[in-house]
Amino acid sequence: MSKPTPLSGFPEWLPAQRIIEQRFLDHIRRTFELYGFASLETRAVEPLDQLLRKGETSKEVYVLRRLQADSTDSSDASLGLHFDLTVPFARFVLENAGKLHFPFRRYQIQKAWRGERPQVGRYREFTQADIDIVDRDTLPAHYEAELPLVIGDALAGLPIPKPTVLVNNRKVLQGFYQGLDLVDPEAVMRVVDKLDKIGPAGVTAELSPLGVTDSQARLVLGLAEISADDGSFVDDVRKLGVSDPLLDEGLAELAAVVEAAGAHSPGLCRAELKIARGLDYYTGTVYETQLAGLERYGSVCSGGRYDNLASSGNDRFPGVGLSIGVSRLLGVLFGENALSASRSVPTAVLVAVSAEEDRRSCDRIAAQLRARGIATEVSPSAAKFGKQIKFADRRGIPYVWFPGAEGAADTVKDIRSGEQVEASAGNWTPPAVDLIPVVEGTFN
RNA sequence: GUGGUCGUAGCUCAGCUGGUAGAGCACCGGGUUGUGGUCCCGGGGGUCGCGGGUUCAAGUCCCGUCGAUCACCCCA
Repeated sequence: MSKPTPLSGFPEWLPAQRIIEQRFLDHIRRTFELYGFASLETRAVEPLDQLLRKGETSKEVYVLRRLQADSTDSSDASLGLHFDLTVPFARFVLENAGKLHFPFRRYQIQKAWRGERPQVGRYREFTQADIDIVDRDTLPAHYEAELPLVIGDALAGLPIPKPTVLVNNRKVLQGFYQGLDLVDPEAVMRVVDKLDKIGPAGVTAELSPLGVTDSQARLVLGLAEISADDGSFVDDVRKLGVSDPLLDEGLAELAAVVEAAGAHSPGLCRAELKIARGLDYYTGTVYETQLAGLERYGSVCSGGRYDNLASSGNDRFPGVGLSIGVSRLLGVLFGENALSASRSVPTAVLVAVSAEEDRRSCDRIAAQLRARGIATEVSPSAAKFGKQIKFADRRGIPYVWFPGAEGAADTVKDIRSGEQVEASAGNWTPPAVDLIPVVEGTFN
């Protein structure tokens, strides 16, 4: 077999990176549960019609096909890998509505797949950590303020640059554009969203083919440039002189989210009237999250409110959700060399073996340490002690345990300081910081 | 899907107008006869992405292909 080449877009982390990822996931999970979200895991595949129900994402979906399937066999042809966790969740809610209690809040940490060309922080297979709250018939607006606070807590505990949740409301854009009599509001949103990349002149140029006049474009840009971390943006929008009932509704909702967030967690959220994105099933509040200094890598956590995603017949389950792009977050920070783990293995102690005949007693020492929660492995061979220490050093294992010879006391050596002291496996404990690998970022 | 760039050791790369495949780091061994990291010496490792073509001769030139990467599209 020739040497396998990496598959772009399907990231696989090394052990030290995986330790960091697991630490991130543990923290995120714990935060979600502190807020009362129940865990859910859905299958990897959904019927294609479910996945394509909303929006233009069709070309991104990976379709499932059996290798042996012939042209007449279409049994799996209608299955695709999910490209986010919201659509499967909406389907799950409809399917199990009778067994769930509403409002229902759940978190879901799983892989998702998108058939796009990969770039830094963009993958074809990636992990998302998603929270959603759905209710029956109507969803109180305060949930739209709560979710970014949960995310704020989840991210605040991680060694990453300061996150800012940028918030907008589709109704603001939709209403404003309606008030301006623009024919294709969706297309205008997509152009406006590129403001940072192509600048005001670029936006104006791209709006022109959409039938937007220069004076309309000025107002569109005027709206897009509004940004505030409190409710003051409402007046700025009013000054542009566009009126529409939907716009009023959106402004009120957006102001409520920003004010609530500001009261609980100052500086976390900012109304940013240029952001429009997220998938196109969003109907109200939309979120994007940037890391200070790393804005160019895009959003590491996005979401929004959707009123029509989970509905069938007379049943309606409006929801609001936010997804942390765990793979993107890690990929970007790894790329910046901004994260480190103090070791590449969980092991805190390596028990040195002086001779193979002693291995059994070394195993007993290890068992005693493990019984007290200290991750321990026994040296692979009775090599020279220098080699055994090197084995530990390579992996970042902080302690090497030397069984005492012929009745002498055991000793344990901190190989970073070189300090070696007598110890008993029945009661020795490393300092808390050495118990599990330390994950650090250059940003904290 | 469209366009640009790039494929040489595990990693970073050198290899001139074609002439027998190299360095640093990493890894292994020894100096160091059972307590590492420094230093010195030695060693293993490559169908030069793959296939074809031109040539006496191709890592080098040409064509194709695959892969990677960046941008667009879109998005976590």
